Formats: sequence, C-alpha cells, structure tokens
Amino acid sequence: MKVDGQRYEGSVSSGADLLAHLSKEVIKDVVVLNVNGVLVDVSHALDPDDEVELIHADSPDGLDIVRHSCAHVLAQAVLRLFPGAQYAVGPTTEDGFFYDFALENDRRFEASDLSAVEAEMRRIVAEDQPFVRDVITLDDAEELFVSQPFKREILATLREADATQQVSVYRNSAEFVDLCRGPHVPSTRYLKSFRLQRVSGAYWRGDESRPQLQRIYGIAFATEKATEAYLTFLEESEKRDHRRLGQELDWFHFPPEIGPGLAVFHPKGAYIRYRMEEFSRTKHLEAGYELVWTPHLAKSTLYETSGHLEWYKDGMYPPMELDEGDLYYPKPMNCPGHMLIYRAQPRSYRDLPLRLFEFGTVYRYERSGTLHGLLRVRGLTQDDSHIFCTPDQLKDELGRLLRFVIAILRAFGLEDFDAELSTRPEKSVGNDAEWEFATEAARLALDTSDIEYSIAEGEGAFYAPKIDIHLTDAIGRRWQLSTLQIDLQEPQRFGLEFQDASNQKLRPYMIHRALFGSVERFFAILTEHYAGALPGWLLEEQIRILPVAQEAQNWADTVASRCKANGLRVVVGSAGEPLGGRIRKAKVDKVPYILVVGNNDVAAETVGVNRRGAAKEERGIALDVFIAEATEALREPTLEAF
RNA sequence: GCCCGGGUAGCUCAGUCGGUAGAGCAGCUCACUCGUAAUGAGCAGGUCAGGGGUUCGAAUCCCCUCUCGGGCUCCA
Repeated sequence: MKVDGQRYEGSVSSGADLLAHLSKEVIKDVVVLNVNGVLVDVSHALDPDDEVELIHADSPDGLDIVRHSCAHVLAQAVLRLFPGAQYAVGPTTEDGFFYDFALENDRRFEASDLSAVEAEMRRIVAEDQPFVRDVITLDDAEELFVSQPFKREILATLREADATQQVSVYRNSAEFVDLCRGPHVPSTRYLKSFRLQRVSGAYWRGDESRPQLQRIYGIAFATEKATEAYLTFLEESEKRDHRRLGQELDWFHFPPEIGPGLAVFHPKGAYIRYRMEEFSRTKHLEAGYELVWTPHLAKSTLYETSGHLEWYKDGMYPPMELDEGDLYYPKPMNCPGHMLIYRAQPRSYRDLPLRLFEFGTVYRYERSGTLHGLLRVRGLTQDDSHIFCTPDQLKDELGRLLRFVIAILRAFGLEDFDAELSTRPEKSVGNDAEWEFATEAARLALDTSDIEYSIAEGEGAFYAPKIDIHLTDAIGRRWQLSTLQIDLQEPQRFGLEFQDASNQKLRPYMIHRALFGSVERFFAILTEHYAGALPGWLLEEQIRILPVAQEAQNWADTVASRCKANGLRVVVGSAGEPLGGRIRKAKVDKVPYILVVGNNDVAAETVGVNRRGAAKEERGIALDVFIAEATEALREPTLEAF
C-alpha cells in the first residue's frame, strides 16, 4: 500500500484502521481519503495495493468536504428547530455552503432565525456525531424519505437513469439522515469554523414554475483563523463597493425620479468617464477603427431582421407607437445599426477588415431584482465594435484584437487577466464547418496571445463561439470584462456581402466586441479595484494646493499657474479653516497630490508634497522638481505595441 | 418577477410601550490665519418613501404601491 506517495508496510483493513496506526501529526485534520483517485470516507475499506492520499481539511478537496458536511449539519439543525420542515438540496459554494428548505405552513425564515440555527449547529458539532454511510436500494430509499417530496423527486430522477442502482445515505445519530453521494468528514467535530450568513428564496431546481424554497447560506473554513480572514476580506470588499464610493466621492447616483437602473453622473464622475472615453476613442482611431454613430431608437422591422425581437424581446424596453402604427424600440444592442452601415454600399475585399466603433448607449429591460449599482443597469454605454472581415482574415484579426484589448486594459493599470474560450452549446444554429472554423480561429488567436486561457465547453452563445476576458482585481476577485464573439448569423440575416478578387460575392465574418464591456461597468470595476483611488490621469482634480495661511496665498496661486502651464489639473484651496481639516478633506477626496505651501516655501520656491497613499509627506521640494514628478506620474498612459 | 431585510435632514444613523422628531458630518453666518487626516460658536435644514386603514392620537400597528440591499431567476 502507498500512503501519501510513501510505501506503507503495515496491514490495515480500513482507512480508520490506517489512521490509527499513523502519528497524530500526520492524521491531524484528515477529513477524507483519496483512494486510487477517488474521494472516500475515512471508514472506507482498504486493499493492500491501494494508493491512499490523506486529505486534510485545509486542502481544496478537504474544504469542499467540510462545507458539504456543514450543509448536512445545517439541515439537521433546521429539522430540530422546525419540525416538519422539508429539506431539498445542500451543495457547497465558492466560500461555503447552502441548504434549501420548505417549512411547514409556508413559514419563512427570518434573519433572527439564523442565530438560533447556528447555535443548534454548534450543539450538533459539540455532540461529535459520526457521519455513517449506508448503501440501500431505491425502494428502501423511497420508504426512508416517504415524507420528503424533494428527496423523492431526486430518487425518481435516479430511478429513471438506472432503476437497479443503489444509493448512499448518511446518518448523524438516529435523528437525521440525508440522501448523499458523500463522502463526509468522520464526525461533526471536524467542522471547526462556520457562520450562517443570510437567507434568501430559491426556486426548486432553479425553475421559476416550481415552488420557491427558503435557502440558508453559510461560509465555512478549516480553521477559525481562515474564517476570520475571510470576514476581513468581506469587509474590505464592502469598503471598495463602488456604490458607496460613488456616493462618498460624489461621482454618480440613481435618482428614483428617473427610474431603477438608470444612473446620472455628477461632474466629477462624468469627467472620469470623459477621460476614459477620449482615451479609448483616440486609441481606436490609431488602431484602424472608424467611428460611427447610430440612433437610440429604431423601428421594429430592424429588430425583426436582426432577430432580436425573436430572441431577446424580454430584454428590450417596450416600443412606442408613432405615425401609422410604426413601432419604435429603444436599442438593446448596437449591432443592427452597424450592419446597416456596412450594407450602405457594396463592399470589396479591399475594404476589409472594416472596423466600426461606437460608444453606443443601449437600454435593456433587466429584471428589477437583478439590478446592482453600475454593474447591472438598464441604461448603459457599450464601447462597442463590429469588425467585418474575410474568412482568411479572421484568425489574424482575432489575434490583433485580443492584443489590442489587453493593451488598453493594461493602460488602465490592470494586470492580472485570463481568458475563456466558450465553445458550441447544445442548442445552437449554424453548420459544423462554420463552428469548427470560428472556434479554431479563436483558439489560434489565444495561443498567440500572452494570457492564459481555459475552454468552457458548450458555453458559447447559440450563434457563435466567444472569448471572454476576466480580470482578477487587487483583492483577488474575478470580474468579467471584455467579450469577443464571432458571428456569421447576423451578417447572413442582413445579407451582408463582399466581393472577392475573383469577383465572387461572399459573406463576411463579423466579430462583436465590447472592450470595457460597458463604460458604467468598467467604471465600477476600476473603482473597486483601486478602492476609489483611480489613476490620476483620469481625474479632474489631480493636485490640491493648500496655503498654510493667508500670507502664502500668492505663492499658492503662482504654483497653480505653473502646474497648469505644464498641463496639470489643479485646485487652489483658500486658507479658511485649520490646515489639518483641509488636509483631511483632501485625503477623503482621494486627490493624488496635496501641496501644502507656507511662508518657508515662498522664499525658497518650494512646496510640501503629500502623495496619495504615502505614509508621510515630504517638505521643501523645489517646485520644478515636483512638476517633473507629477507630469510623469499623471501622464496619460501610452499603449504597448499590439 | 419571486423570497428575506431596509427606506427618518444633503450623507451616516438613533428614535423605548403608539403620546406629536434627534445626533454627528456636510451646508450657511461669525470668529480664528493655522506646517500635514476633523478650530470654535451660532443658524438653518423633515410630507419620517408615497397612498390608504386602525386609533382620541401613528415615524411606530395593518394593507397596497414605489424604491434600495442580499439572494434566486434570466442574460443574443
């Protein structure tokens, strides 16, 4: 037998037997075993030629087991406190677990129930109840769960797949049993650290037409220390929340008078947008894109042609009726407009690739419950591009596009990317050859890029494969940013053509591409990544000059005009209130540079420099030296080659 | 859309048993003129989200609507 890669000579009959023979050090926090590549309970029987790996609670597999066992204990606790409760499913999540219930008399969990349930869970953990596995027939299982309709529905699904199979159940003491594939921790005392977080509704099997269950979410880790670290992370996330920072920094808000999901940008926030957009426009022009503009409304016939009314109607704002009954829809996407621009004249292969670019504001009827700050809105501005190219050009164009996207994102100081290639889903349109061709082009483009990628089988749009770019932010959260989709369907719907060198009419490929995704969303992600301290080149106020007292006011004005002459954006404060208060205000406003000038500086032509994020200020810096530093640090980034 | 929890001054929030609205910050005025994260005093600021109901009396209890947050769901 091999244990953790080492030959083990002893003769043991089961995992538990094996652990009994190993040192305390080695078996500490072993929650399950990996036997010949399969995770099993510690009690599992062992053969002499098995290869065994001890799985500890703090490993990825071990943590998953801990969380899953926590879910069982949650269900057990709920059943103790709410007799007659029905329990449905209880899987693990990224940071913990949940379990879905239906309580008697349609009773709902309230926030205050959570602490009672959590206390009951701790009692069960203290009782050190073993998780005991039992394998039974489907008939016996039906009998066992006779009063648990959700369990019986799962059993019915299993029976459909294979009527002769046996299923495993796990018992904790005599009072609780759950249908479960396992494995589990040996006993409840292995559940060292968990917290119940929230309660919400969730449809049975995610189906809106099925009953809505009560879901309790919890987090769980191998140690209390890890849980506390995670809670600290949650606090940090809260501090970075763009909705909170947007309020504090006076960037934007959502007036109820306008409607949910529709933001207004205040002057400071709008300035940031302006810089983002201008930078983007300039770089697109340099990269061979052409700017276009399309209106916010279009007749229903356009969206019939594009297929949006067929496929996406639920996501569209309702139409307004004009004139002789024409229906005008607010645009949910920019592509149909761009199609018409392509089609406005006969296209030659010499015109391709044709890269159209627009900051296009679109309106989408997102369901009210899904709205979330600037990340999920009903009115958004996409930095949208549609690239039309010949089949021959597709691979190179994708590669070039990918490099351009990454170069732009890097210019915003973002570093940590990965890509995902989503392939053909089960329900899709188009023929095999097209899919194969497009997917292969995407794969080759990714191979030549310098970012890592994974394949998401069957996750593509129904009309095309796509590449999504993800960012991992400053505190490790993953955000989806750009998306690239290869589309042959829409060009076909609009009858797009180009004439090739041998005078044939061919259909162009089209690449849909949003780089920021939407300006609003990108704004939010940048805010969270930088915790509100955005790169200085985006800000309207880059430098705030504070005269210590009235006597330094003239010098402050002089410093300001020298800065302005060098293209820096400056605000001069007046010496109204105590310096400490004015400094604090500037810090709270997250101004990149605070310059304090007093009598000592007037004669020496110096400034005191307080840099954002620096531990301590620096005094007596020659003005020229500061201007050189600030000009460099606040300069608009240049793009790396792509 | 559905479930749970909220909505009180510009912001953050308190408001007991149903007895008629409060703080800090911000704003304004005055004084202070200051060397690196909150100077002091005063003033002003409210349809307690909106509507309906119960009650002698409602921020408080009930119903409806709007809206925000957390989830579910959806995402061409």
